[in-house]
Amino acid sequence: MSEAKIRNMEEFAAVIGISRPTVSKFFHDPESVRPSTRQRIEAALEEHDYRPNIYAMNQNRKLTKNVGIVVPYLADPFFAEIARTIEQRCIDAGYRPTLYSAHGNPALEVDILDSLRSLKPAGVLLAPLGRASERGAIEKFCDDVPTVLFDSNIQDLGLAFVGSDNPQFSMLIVDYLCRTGEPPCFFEMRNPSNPNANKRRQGYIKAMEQLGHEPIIVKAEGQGWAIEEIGRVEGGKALERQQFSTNTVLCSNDRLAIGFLTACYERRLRVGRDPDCTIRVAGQDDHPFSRFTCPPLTTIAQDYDSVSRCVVEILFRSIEGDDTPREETLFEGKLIMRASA
Amino acid sequence: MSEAKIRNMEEFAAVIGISRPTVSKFFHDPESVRPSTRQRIEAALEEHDYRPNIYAMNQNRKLTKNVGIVVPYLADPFFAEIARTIEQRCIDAGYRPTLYSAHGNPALEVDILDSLRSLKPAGVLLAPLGRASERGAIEKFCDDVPTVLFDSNIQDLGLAFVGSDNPQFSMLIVDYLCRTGEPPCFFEMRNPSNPNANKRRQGYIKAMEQLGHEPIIVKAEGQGWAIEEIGRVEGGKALERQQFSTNTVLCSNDRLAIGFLTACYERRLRVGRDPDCTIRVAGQDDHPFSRFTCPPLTTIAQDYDSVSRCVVEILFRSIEGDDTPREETLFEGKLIMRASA
DNA sequence: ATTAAAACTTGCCGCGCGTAAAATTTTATG
DNA sequence: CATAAAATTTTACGCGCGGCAAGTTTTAAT
Repeated sequence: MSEAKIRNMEEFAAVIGISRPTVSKFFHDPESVRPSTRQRIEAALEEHDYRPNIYAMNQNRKLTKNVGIVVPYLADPFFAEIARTIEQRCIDAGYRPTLYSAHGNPALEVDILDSLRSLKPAGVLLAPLGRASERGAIEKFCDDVPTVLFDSNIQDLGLAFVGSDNPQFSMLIVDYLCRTGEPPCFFEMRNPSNPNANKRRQGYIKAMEQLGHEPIIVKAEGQGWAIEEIGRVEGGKALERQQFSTNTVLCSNDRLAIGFLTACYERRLRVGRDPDCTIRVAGQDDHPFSRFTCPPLTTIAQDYDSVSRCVVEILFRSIEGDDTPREETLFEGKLIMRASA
Repeated sequence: MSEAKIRNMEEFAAVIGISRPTVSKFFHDPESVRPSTRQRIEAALEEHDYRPNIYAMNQNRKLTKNVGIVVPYLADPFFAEIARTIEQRCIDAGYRPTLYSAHGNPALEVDILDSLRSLKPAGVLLAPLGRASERGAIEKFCDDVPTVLFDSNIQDLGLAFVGSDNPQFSMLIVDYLCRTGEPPCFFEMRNPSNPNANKRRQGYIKAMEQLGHEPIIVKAEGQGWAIEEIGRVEGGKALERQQFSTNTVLCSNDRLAIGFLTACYERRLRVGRDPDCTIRVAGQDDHPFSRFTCPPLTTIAQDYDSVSRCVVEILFRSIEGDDTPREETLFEGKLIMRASA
């Protein structure tokens, strides 16, 4: 190994016998120096485990290699999963991602963007809280920092939006449910925090009308991110009031469906497509736990992989100077047939 | 608002009519300046929205206000939840927490610690992967950076360890299960990634012996963090081989139990404590989803709140110079009675 | 009013690195 | 081998802030 610890780039360069600016250039982009010198630097790097001071670097660089990833609620495995994928892609691209969760709190979302600003990030990938987000603050942020929105759109904000084709989700599963049994009622929150919910309702209505059925929508009261609990409590009330006029319930999302399944269980309703079942339940998202509900939940799978790939691609293209106008990319969902419907 | 943008502390100080060192002192500790000047600075802060350059600050300060939070698997809502709590406490204490997930990958865990090192954090809160962690690398890290371990202990490493009293968990629920029905079999992974599993097994054995029952342990094959799937597949096999010699199954953790519930469902076994049920299932952890399984899962609740409070308290005390020897703090669990057992 | 402590100012250096311009070397091309 | 182009080095400066020492003002206490 090394003898004396190397304190800075000056000393490190001296050890190799090249100038500091060249070493600096190497760290900025290894390809930008002659192969022979690159090898010498890399060899020395093995010996002396020197690493440039991050703070000194970022202070002077116009553009850091930092990327912020902001999601509305990290305790939701759906966001944890997509954040994980995005994070990995950023690392692979040579960036330093940092993960933030707004924990369902609009004020915290603003705080995060605020502190993110002082990190001079090369770009930010933001899944906004949605309806609750403070548009003004986010708009200002997007003006200053290259930002790509995902999951939940905010009209005209950011470089681009990448998400799911939510109407298609609903139409796909309505079609399936109608083919295999009674047409579904639609169960959703009255005041969903996520704007995708509206698209899904519209998709449901359109699909039902196309198939010649009357749309029936049941609304759950309640606010916030304790969605399963809302699904359980409000779903239970709706069951008791017999608000579902068919034996099939399509939930606006999987978390609501998970809570609704619990409500069914509490009332000893057998859920599924078997003859001895009294109700069918379906969700939308393919939440990581949907595979393990009882019965396993029939749902529409979000295309995690495509969304995460697309969102980082757009950001990095933009960082590298690509200046195409704002675009919105939507990915289709895939029907996941399980026992619940 | 302001007229011209303020570029640095020099200009900001000039606007107020104070010297830069005083302003610097203010940002370091607002209490360290005279109340009158503090008010003037704070007033100016409202007007001009100036913020000190983080990189320049951290470059020169010996100790930053950064705190790293590292968990083994963020897509697990249990860790997401405890990370959220810890994060909030750090912010409240005036620190800048940054969240990292090893995504179940020991190499990534080392990478995280490595890049964390160059952030010169004031301290790190680390929930190690456990068995898979590379002890050598973590040991070196703990030598350099004040680190408090939580959730999963590594012998003699870090300033302290804070976790749960796992044997107590098992003893508590074994006692309950024996009081209310047949003594439980214990279902666990053969090679659990988390060392707490061993403590739980030992607690189970001890409790069973104390109560005069013979411990029966069923092991699930499989590696990694897809624990629900392992519980479902291996639990299903065990059911078919009739390896559970009583009608009660205590799972080593909730995620395993969630998968096992699915296995029971697939075999049309009715789970719960009602007379018409054929099997009872219990877990340990009080995973956020356990409330919504069908049936809702009887389990032992981890004391999230106490653990997170304790872990940050110990770290901040240590940062402020407290030099007490390494201690291990364990919190007891609470029985959560639900329908599954 | 006298005095000493506390708070502040001025001036200066250092941190580790980015970056630009000019001088020099190396490499590629014919 | 001559020459142009590319890569590298030298030189020099700047970034925004922390921190120190010496001098000045304010505050609080005698």
